[in-house]
Amino acid sequence: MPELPEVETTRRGIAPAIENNTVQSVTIRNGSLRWPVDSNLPDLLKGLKILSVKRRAKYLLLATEKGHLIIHLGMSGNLKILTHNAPLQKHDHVDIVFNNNILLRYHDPRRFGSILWTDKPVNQFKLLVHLAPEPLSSDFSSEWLYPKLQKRKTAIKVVLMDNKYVVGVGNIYANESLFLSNISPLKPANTLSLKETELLIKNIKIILEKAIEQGGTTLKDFSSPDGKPGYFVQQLSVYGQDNKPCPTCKTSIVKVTQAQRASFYCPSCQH
DNA sequence: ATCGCCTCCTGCGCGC
DNA sequence: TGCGCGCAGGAGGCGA
Repeated sequence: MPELPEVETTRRGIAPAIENNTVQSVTIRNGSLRWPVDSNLPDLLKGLKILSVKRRAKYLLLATEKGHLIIHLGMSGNLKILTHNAPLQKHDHVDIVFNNNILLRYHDPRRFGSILWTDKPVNQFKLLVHLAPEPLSSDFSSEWLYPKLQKRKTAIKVVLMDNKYVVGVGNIYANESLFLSNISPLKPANTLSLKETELLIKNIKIILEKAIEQGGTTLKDFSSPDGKPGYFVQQLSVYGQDNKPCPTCKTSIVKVTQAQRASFYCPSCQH
């Protein structure tokens, strides 16, 4: 489900409700997520204040004075801000209740997400340490990416989905940013020119920023912590648009499979 | 190091 | 209406 814009939308939704609030209790209803939720989490978190809610790639980082809670939403996860007596739904796996009766609830039908704790410097956490720079920062540049692409013969779409090269971009925004850049998803990464790499980077930033402004993309079950859907879905040019006309030239959008994921592109505009 | 493939899991829409 | 099948916003981990 969630790519960077959806995770950022979630961050902005939960931060004002839980920052500077103290954890009163934690309930783990089903801890078998991608990795088992630490059964000591209730004891670890109780009485700790959330100092900040930040984001790195698609990970949410909840800082406390003793360590960080690291939350990934996987394919189908979401976080909701509720009050402590909110009715329970299927797949509501973890509740964090705060001292002002605010409830942060993790819901995840497919359970590909994760909730992890570390008391070490969070950026050195195993899952974070090898990530590419933040795509909306100036560190994510052609100076950084172009030399790396030169070493990869794999299709650019597949490389865009690899966290060592680009973070935050998943299947929707990879397809959309390639369309905006007139680059075929099938093009080997090492055949992109410097100019094409610069254009692609620019468009990744544009598309992520636009999607954040729209509250993300809701295909089926994403919603922000207050329950609102994301409206970027109305601006998708190619994702899920197979057999529909290209918005630019009216040629039929084509769907192919790359690395077990669907890719969509206009065979006339993208080369 | 790079690559291709597999896996975890539930729900939904489709065709028969 | 009821099935079985394929597919879905991710990404770590494996063997070659």
